[in-house]
Amino acid sequence: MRQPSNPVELEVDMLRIGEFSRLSQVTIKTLRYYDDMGLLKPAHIDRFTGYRYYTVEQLPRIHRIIALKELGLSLEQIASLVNDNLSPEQIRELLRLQQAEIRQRIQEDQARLSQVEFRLRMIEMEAQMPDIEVIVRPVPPLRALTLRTSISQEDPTANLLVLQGEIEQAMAQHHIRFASPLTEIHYSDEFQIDYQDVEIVIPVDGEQTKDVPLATAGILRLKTVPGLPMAATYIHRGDYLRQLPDVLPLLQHWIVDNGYKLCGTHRVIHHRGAFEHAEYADWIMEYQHEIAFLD
Amino acid sequence: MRQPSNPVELEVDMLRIGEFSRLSQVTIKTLRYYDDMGLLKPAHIDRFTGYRYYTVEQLPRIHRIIALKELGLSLEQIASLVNDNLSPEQIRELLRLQQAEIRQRIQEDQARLSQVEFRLRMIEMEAQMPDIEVIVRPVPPLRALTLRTSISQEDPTANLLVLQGEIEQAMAQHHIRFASPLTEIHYSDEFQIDYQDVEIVIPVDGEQTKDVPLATAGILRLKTVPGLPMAATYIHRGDYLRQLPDVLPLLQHWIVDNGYKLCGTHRVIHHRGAFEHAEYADWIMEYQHEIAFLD
DNA sequence: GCTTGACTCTCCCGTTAAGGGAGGCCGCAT
DNA sequence: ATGCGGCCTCCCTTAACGGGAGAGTCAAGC
Repeated sequence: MRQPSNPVELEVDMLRIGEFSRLSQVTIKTLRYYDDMGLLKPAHIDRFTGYRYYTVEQLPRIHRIIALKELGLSLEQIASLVNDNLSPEQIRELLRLQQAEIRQRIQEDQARLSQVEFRLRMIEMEAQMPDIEVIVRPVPPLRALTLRTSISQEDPTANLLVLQGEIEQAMAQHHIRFASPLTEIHYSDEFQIDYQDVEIVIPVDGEQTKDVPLATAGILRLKTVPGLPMAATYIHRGDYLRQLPDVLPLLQHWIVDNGYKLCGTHRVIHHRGAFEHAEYADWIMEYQHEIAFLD
Repeated sequence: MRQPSNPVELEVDMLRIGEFSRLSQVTIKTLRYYDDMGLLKPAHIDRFTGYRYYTVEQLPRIHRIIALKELGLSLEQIASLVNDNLSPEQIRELLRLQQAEIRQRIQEDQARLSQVEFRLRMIEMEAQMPDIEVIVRPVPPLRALTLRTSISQEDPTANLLVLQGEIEQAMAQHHIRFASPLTEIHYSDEFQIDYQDVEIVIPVDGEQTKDVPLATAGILRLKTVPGLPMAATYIHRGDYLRQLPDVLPLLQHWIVDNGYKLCGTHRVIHHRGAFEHAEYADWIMEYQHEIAFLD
């Protein structure tokens, strides 16, 4: 019936790509793509016409590929599963990895859902979008000189201003510069009345400080400040003293409203503050609060 | 201090892209991309150097963009949110759409998770991947000539074979051809002993049949067979009579094992069967069972 | 005034998993 | 002989950037 280039190879029933596509419910484009990727080579390719010929025996393989694709695996992962026959242990490993990724995505989507619902509630109430824009992201660890101290609640910047001269002097002496803005880590929660337990963090370049003996850093201690796996961050510009008492509760409120729970410490990053000699009203402060998923 | 191309425009403090990137925690690449997309144009661009200059007043805007991005909205959607100030109703609509999409994704991911867990259990038990490859997908509606009848359970194909001649004759008479393979829809569940309530579906091209009066179709009725929003499908090759009793329970078992629930009817598609005059052992049958998410 | 190093610019390519279309062969029916 | 489907390869497109090349710019140090 057909005019195959090599009759011997084609005597069993070979399917052209269209028929195989109909049987397997996979588009022709996709089959060609899988051929290129090495995921599913046709049983035979006519040397002269380039026509791809498949067999029904290849149906289970394409079905397996499609089923694995539905698990969310990449074609590359699927290729290693169906081509280089892996040990059961390697397969388990791959699946467990995928399991973790899916769980992660579900959690993120649930948080996203809470945030969309929060915005919908906001619109219902005030007929506009909310005006505090909070971003959830991880915070990387920092190499830094730090100083843990207590500062009075009444005028939180007073102690910092006293320390400022001292810090600037020490830094000039050792030719150390800020690698990123100064950060405060607040260890005590907001309800503590008199004092806040605060760590002043001066991020430094690892290269600059490796030859400065710890002792000469005086009151400052060189350490690696751990990152935060997930933090709600809000950047505020304006009068630091006036806004401080309002901003943090606002942020904390956002966190619980958007389906997260508060945990750990919070941080304030001085993007533009005393060390840049800016006016209070021009300060730019970033508030970070560590959070976690609810469940 | 600086050498701006137009001093008047630059007397307020302008930030170069690097500093704005540091303040906003958005990479330079992304800022340039948003400029190109029209999401966030720099406050000023130097005509001679092409340098982008931003202001701190643009910080809230970029933060809003990032926050919206976290909801999973596309940049295009975000652009319409922040540029063409939409009515609250339009914003609500957009958010509700997004809400539905996220909910959908969560359900799909949970199903995916069940399937990964199923495969992990399989591997634990038999140290290999399962050998029944089930694919979940929607089934489109069909334009078809149908015939609903009861067939005996003892020899399910017998009635079909009796009908076959009649059907082929009617189709030849009206010059109608299969637009896709013959399908059976099984309305009775598997525990009904004596008879199966089955609809024989002959998919036809809408163009071919629109001038064939319904009456002339004889025992066949022209209708649109509804699609299935979600079906578990399994394609089996082999002896139809021998395998039939085994395959359907296998599929149903897979469905409950993988975190779905059975619902509605099941269908059998004859990709290669009696009408193609194939041997029983060469038949290719696709089993489809309608399913739904658990919750 | 010159150099150095950090910063910025545009342009181009790569990523995933295909889909769309152009232009050209192949095979079969009339 | 002429359609017609079917099939081929090649190229472009998607979303949201990241990486890197090669060239121009800025501020400071000598």
